[in-house]
Amino acid sequence: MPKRNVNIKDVAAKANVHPSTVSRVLNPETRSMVSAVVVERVTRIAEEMGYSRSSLAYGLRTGRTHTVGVLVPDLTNPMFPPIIRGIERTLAQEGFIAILADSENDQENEKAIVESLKSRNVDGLILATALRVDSVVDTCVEQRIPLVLVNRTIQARSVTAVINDDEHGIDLAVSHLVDLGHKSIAYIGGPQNTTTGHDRYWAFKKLLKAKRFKSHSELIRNCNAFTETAGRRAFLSILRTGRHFTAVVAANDLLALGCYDALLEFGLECPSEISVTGFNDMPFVDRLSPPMTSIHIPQREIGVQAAQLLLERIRSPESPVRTVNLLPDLVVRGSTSPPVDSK
Amino acid sequence: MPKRNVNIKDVAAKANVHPSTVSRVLNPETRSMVSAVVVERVTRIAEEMGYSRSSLAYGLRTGRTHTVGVLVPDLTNPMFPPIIRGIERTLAQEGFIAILADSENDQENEKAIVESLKSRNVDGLILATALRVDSVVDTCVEQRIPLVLVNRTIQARSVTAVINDDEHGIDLAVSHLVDLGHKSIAYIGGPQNTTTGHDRYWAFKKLLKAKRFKSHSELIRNCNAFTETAGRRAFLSILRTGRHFTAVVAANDLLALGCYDALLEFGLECPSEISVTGFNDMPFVDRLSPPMTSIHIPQREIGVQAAQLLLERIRSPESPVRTVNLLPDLVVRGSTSPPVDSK
DNA sequence: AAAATTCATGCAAACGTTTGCGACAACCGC
DNA sequence: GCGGTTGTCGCAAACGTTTGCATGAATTTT
Repeated sequence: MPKRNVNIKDVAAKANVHPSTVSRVLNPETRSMVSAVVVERVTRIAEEMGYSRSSLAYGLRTGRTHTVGVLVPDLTNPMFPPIIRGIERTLAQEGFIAILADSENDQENEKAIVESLKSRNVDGLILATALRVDSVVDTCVEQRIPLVLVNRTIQARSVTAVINDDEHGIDLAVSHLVDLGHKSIAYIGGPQNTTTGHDRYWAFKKLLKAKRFKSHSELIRNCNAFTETAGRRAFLSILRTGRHFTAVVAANDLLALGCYDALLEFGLECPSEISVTGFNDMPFVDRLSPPMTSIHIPQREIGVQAAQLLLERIRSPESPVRTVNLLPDLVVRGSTSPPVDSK
Repeated sequence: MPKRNVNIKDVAAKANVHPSTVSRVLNPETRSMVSAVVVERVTRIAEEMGYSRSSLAYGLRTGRTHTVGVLVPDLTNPMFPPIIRGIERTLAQEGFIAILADSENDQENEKAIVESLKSRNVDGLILATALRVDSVVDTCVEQRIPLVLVNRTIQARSVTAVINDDEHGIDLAVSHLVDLGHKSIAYIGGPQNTTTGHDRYWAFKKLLKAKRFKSHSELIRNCNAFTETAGRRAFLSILRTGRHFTAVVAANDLLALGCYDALLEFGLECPSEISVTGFNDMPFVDRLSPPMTSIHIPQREIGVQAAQLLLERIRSPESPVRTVNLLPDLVVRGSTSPPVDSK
């Protein structure tokens, strides 16, 4: 008993009208074209019969699917779920739905996924995977697919994006450490092919210069991934140089976690011997040992804004390109303290 | 320049064949019906023209969308992302894609989402939101929508599900504590309208009896949500009774986290004064203070199996209902230790 | 009161596929 | 050399919508 779904013709037949009339009634935009009495009858009957429009037929006919693709580089990074929630809720309010995919930080995966999404006629894309120069992004703009980047953007800034003010974030971290009295600060950065990795790195360098700190290249490392293991390895290599320092700024919480690991291996204590700051203030960093001082970003808000901007671009594709820069703030916890005045 | 996508007719025209022939060539199932030379020509031309089949038209015609809905109760719970990854990867290998939604533990949300998914003609559903008696699940089976439950199942066990052996998990936790020498163990349970909450609770009670422990109801609380705040509140109420105990088994890591909070407020130390065990071994619990002893479940594997079972059910809807019971194991960390022999 | 406008609805094409059926040839066994 | 099988392909309907156009009635304008 496959019980075929009731379609627009069934409703039309029962209401003694033409299918096109039913279509018009059910679409708020065109409802005014039909008389009040018919509107009432049709809506009632449609309701009674439990009619629900086939989104496939609708999509085929109109080219709009009310579906957007969302691509993140690493779903297991706790910073993303709140963003995704914000996206989903905002989209849902407008009758849109999200197809979520996780590229697992793999470019090939990413390409395949975007192709798959395109072939499903998504109305737009939200990418959290952008590189500073990104061929996937380029082909998307070429094909005029509504696009919004989150968290990271591209070097050219030629695509609508909602990101954090990275320079300000790093400033908050460094200033906090300086205020505590730290004189020598190390840095663990992210991949330089991402704007987050790149901008935070240069912000750090710029700040050291502005504050007339000695910036020693032995105390600065950029990783090729925003992961715990990469952070651990990089920080170990700094520790092994033997050069003196009392604090480290990490470009992201996972890297900072890697620093925790390295400190443990070196038998150094945080924060009494080395202070550590993270970035993103992802869920659960307040529960780590020690609770992590980090740069808080408004995760859910990022998602909400991204969804709104995407909807805007879908509705008016010629809307201006915008980069929304959200202000992060500092959350001081247990991983930072004044330096010991050794040496 | 909207640059209409190339369709099957364009390819057919260029290859001097009928559209239906192109369709047959492009479908591996029917390819054998057409001569080798034509197959070669058509595939080549389709490739050249960059043809990609419209999944909307395909879906409309065949009723299959190669899309499944995945619904989780709380995406920010770190136990889910690995499961979702497993699902997505497995589905992708078969050309399927997942629409992910987060009900945020809200039944109304859940109903709306499932309706939305159905109206998009998903081929099947993976639900991590099942209650012991669940009307959403019921209507899905009624409408013969291929369905797989994960993590939790329904009381009747009448739906294919991949879950953990909860009884065994609780046994591991309790036995571990008993082996350490604990004589009086408290329990913080989950909602009794979920199988995880229910089964773990009864497993605990049963174990106490089997081990001839005094089971005092003052030391047992079931929360109405698997959240940190619920766990904290429940454990506080146990602590306030003043009754003596040296360890607590929590039905889930988030509840255990709540226990951490409560202990902090009571100025009690974990594990030296009270040992705590969690359940699920979600990411990052190894980094908490103290690192949490928990019951590890094979998260990614759960996702993989769920996806495989769903594909099986989609392909042969009459395949037998199965409940896959995965064996968890104990991971001992810093939140458990022998009891102090006070009193 | 005739002409022009507005209003409500029907008609049919189109979106891009898949697939049962039929046609036609080439081949086979007898 | 003929009936029957097999192999290859075209034909056209169907999936469920939306929408430009046509139509005829009702209403307004002149």
